[in-house]
Amino acid sequence: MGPIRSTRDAERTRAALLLAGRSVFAERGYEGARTQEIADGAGVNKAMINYYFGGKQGLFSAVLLDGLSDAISAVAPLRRDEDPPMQRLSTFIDTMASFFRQSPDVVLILVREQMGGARHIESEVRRRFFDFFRTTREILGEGLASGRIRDVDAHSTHLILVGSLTYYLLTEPARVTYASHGDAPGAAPSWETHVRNVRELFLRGLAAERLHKEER
Amino acid sequence: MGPIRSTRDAERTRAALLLAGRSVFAERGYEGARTQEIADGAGVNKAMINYYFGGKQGLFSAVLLDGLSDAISAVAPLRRDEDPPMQRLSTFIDTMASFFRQSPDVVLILVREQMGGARHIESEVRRRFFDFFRTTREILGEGLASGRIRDVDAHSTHLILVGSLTYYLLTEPARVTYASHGDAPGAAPSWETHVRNVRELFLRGLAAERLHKEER
DNA sequence: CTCGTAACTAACCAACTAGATAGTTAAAAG
DNA sequence: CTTTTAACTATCTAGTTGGTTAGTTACGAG
Repeated sequence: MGPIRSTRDAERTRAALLLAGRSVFAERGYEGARTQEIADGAGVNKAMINYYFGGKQGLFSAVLLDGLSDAISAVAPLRRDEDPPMQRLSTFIDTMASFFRQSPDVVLILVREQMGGARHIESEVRRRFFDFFRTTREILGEGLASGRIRDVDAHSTHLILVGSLTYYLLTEPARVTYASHGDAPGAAPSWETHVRNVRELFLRGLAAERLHKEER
Repeated sequence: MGPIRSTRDAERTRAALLLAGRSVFAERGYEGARTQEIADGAGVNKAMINYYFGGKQGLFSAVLLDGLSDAISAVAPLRRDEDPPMQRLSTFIDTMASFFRQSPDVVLILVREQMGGARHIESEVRRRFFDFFRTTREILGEGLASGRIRDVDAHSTHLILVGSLTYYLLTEPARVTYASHGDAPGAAPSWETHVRNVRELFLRGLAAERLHKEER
């Protein structure tokens, strides 16, 4: 397995800072994040942030780029599917859900970025982002053509889908706080329950009304 | 019309600070907001924040309470309503939507706070916040009892509803940026279109399946 | 072995920020 | 007019933060 803890390892230090930074930036936001807290979280001297990333801003950009590469590879396999629309929709939701669950901190950072006008998101990343939406639009278009999905605004529907999943994650830190203070409004649903609920709402809510009971 | 600018006016100063605070907190977050910027925005001396609100934290709570009071008073009459569940649900969505559109900054502040564990939100604000969820749960419970709404997880469904509306608002700054860069993925739907889409998805997606076509 | 350098540390600092405070003034009360 | 006080300002301060820097140590090349 090699040495568990060597005294010096540039790559390990870099990775530790990226990981700690992802967590702290997601929780506190850029301004709220303290470089000392990130360094402590990484088990590294604060000066290493400057040494490797040129400062707080540089680390933030690096965290964002690093986190987004996961997202991009997660979305890649989505568009080759040729299942019927409802099946594709279901698969799409599950794929998104699994990425969201896998990298919640990246989602939180992206939410903050979008609230701030997405100033630090570069165009390549942006392009990939739009692929999410294009997939939704494609599925909905197919479903409309084949009479399985009713006529809805694709952009709006996409926002509902992503928003439903995102909102669960962004409220999670608050739920933890509420629970620890004992004034929670009831137990929260699990992620799996939530995703199932989202999927069910979409499948039922988007289905075209049957004119007769002609479907086989 | 009275004097447009009197030299001293406690109420006007308070209101100006609340308004400026709402805007700056929404844009920068609690940590990112500078009391000096808020004071400047209100055209008032920085010390007035301490004088009237006891400090940054006090102003923040006041901004939140002020912003939520509109929402609460708007939602309050919904609970004695005796319309059928589906009608109540529809009204609830419209009421939330109109508050969201009217006070988007309050929504953004709440999103930021929840991502950070709601550490700046005091219990009074928290209590009021839960009223939203209680209303959803009440409507769904009624609907289930009367057989009009299928059995769904109330908490999860509430998150979907609020998340759908919230996500539209929090992505708005990003859409502005995308549009100005010319690489938008198509025109965004209007708020009204989005709300109509949300309402329709919920009404269809939550409806209990009719066992026969016995409904009158 | 020894030397150069990348990796790392501890201490420091300039800049900034929320809040305090002492003093000033408008305006209401009598 | 005088008094009182709420409303307001200019200035200061204690504490924090991101970043710098001089110095130290591990490590690989030759």
